[in-house]
Formats: sequence, C-alpha cells, structure tokens
Amino acid sequence: MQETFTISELGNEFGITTRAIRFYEDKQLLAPSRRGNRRIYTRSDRTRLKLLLRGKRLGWPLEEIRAVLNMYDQGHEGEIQQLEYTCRKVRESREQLEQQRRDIDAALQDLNSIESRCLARIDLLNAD
Amino acid sequence: MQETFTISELGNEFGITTRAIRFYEDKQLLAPSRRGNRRIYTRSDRTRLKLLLRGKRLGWPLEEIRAVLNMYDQGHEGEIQQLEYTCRKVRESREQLEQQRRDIDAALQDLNSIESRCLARIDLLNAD
DNA sequence: CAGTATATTGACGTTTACGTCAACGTCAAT
DNA sequence: ATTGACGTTGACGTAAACGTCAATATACTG
Repeated sequence: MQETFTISELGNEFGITTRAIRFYEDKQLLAPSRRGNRRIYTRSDRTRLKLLLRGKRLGWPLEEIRAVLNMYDQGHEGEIQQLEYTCRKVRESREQLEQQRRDIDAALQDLNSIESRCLARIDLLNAD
Repeated sequence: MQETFTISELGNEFGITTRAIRFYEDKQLLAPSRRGNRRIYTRSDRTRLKLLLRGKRLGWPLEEIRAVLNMYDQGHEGEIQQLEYTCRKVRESREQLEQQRRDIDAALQDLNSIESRCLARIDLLNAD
C-alpha cells in the first residue's frame, strides 16, 4: 500500500468529498502534514479517517468522535490524571455502544417479525 | 397503565421536550388524535414514539425512521406491490443494522485494547 | 510555455432537528 | 373573576455538518 495519500485519493476511496475532509480537519479530527501548501496524509492519518467514518455510521456527533480518536493517542502516555480520565471516557463510550447494540438487536427482531407477517400476507394473496 | 397520555406526560417520561414531539408530528412520524385542540396520545402512539427514539439512538435521520415506522403499519395489509416494497425496505434496514453491529463490535474491541494499555500504563506509574 | 488538472482559502448557502420566544386559548381552583 | 397550569400555532433563531461557488496558486503534460 502507498505511504502517503492526497486529499482526493482519500475522498475517492471512502466516498466522501474533499470538502468534508477539510471540514474534519477544521474541527480538529485530522491533522495532516503539508508539503508546501498541500495536505499529505500518512497511513495513520488514513486510519484516523477510517475510524472517524465508523463513528459517523454509528451516528455519533463529530465532537464525540474527536474525543474517542484522542483516546487512541492518549492511551499509552501522559500523566496519571490524563490516563484515568481516558479510562473513564472509555467506559462511557462502551456503555453507549452497548446501549446501541441492544437497540440494534431489538430493531432486528422487529424487522424479522415484520418480514414474516409480510411474507405470510403475500403468500395468502398469491394463493387465490 | 394509562390508556391515553398528554404531550407533556410523554415528554417527561422520555426526557424530551414537547417541542420535539410536535416537531415529529409535523414531520409525519406521529399522528395523535385530538380532543378539541389538544393532542391525546394512545398507547400505540406512545409505542411509536418509543420506536422513534430507538431510531434516534442509532443515529438515523427522521426521514428514515419514518419509513421504518411505516413498515410496522404496512406489514399486514395493502396490495401485493406495497407488501413487496415493504419487504425490500426491511432487508435494506437489516443490512444497515448489521453494518452498525459490525462497527460496534469493532469499536468495542478497540476500546478494550485502549483500556488495557491505559491500565497497564497506570500500573507502571503507580509502581514507583 | 500554454493548457489542464488538482490544490488552497474564504465566504456564503443549505438541510436537519430542534430551541426559544410571542400571542393566544382553556380549564380547574381559589 | 382572576390566577396559574397546561395547551395551541406561528415565527424566528441556532448548531451541526457539510455543499457550493469564487478567486487564486501550484503542478504536470503535451
């Protein structure tokens, strides 16, 4: 795989606009280096963007995604206060994720029962 | 349990404002009956709101939540075209939910590893 | 070296999902 | 009869998350 990426390469790969990527940078979720004026994204920048988009699929606001992304960096260094803070945030995020998983499981059950009723009804109408 | 509810009862129960509930009605996600001018919500209206909020916790836009809510109604009646359309939408929603579940599982793994590194680091700092 | 492609910042516009008044109606209790 | 408590519509405001230009710079390509 490549070592670095341009902004439009990442945009194409992930199906988002360069405008969005610059917006994320503006909101401190990304911090690519520059060659002159232009942004160059490393593999680690790309990973960060990938994680960002995962957060988006889960419906998290950017502000929260930023906090989670920072945990990835702050998990292995810093003062003890900072580490404990990170630990607390980890637990908070985990609880939210577990709530979301419960919601998903419930929704999947509902969808299954809707589909069953739907298929049964179609069957009934076809047996005329 | 009660048979009917006022708008503020529902707002208090679910921790949302009456403004939000009226907004959902405006966007066709709810359709309570009226006594004169005032809204009365049946148990079924309440259930609908509960499902709506579940969708919100999953980060779905209201427009999509509305489509899903309509599946609950359209799953057991209507023409065959409508039923098959509902079936397709059920499958689409299910795929999205399954993607979200994959994202959640991945995120939970990441959080676990962050927490481990964090705790190890704290342990190290405490053993001075 | 002209042309095309890709990049930049900056400013303004747009959609979603409500919040925040304002102005008014209604009903029960004092 | 008035005072709250609760409800209504309507208008306007706002934050988040970008979209959409415009003006400009830089880089590759024939």
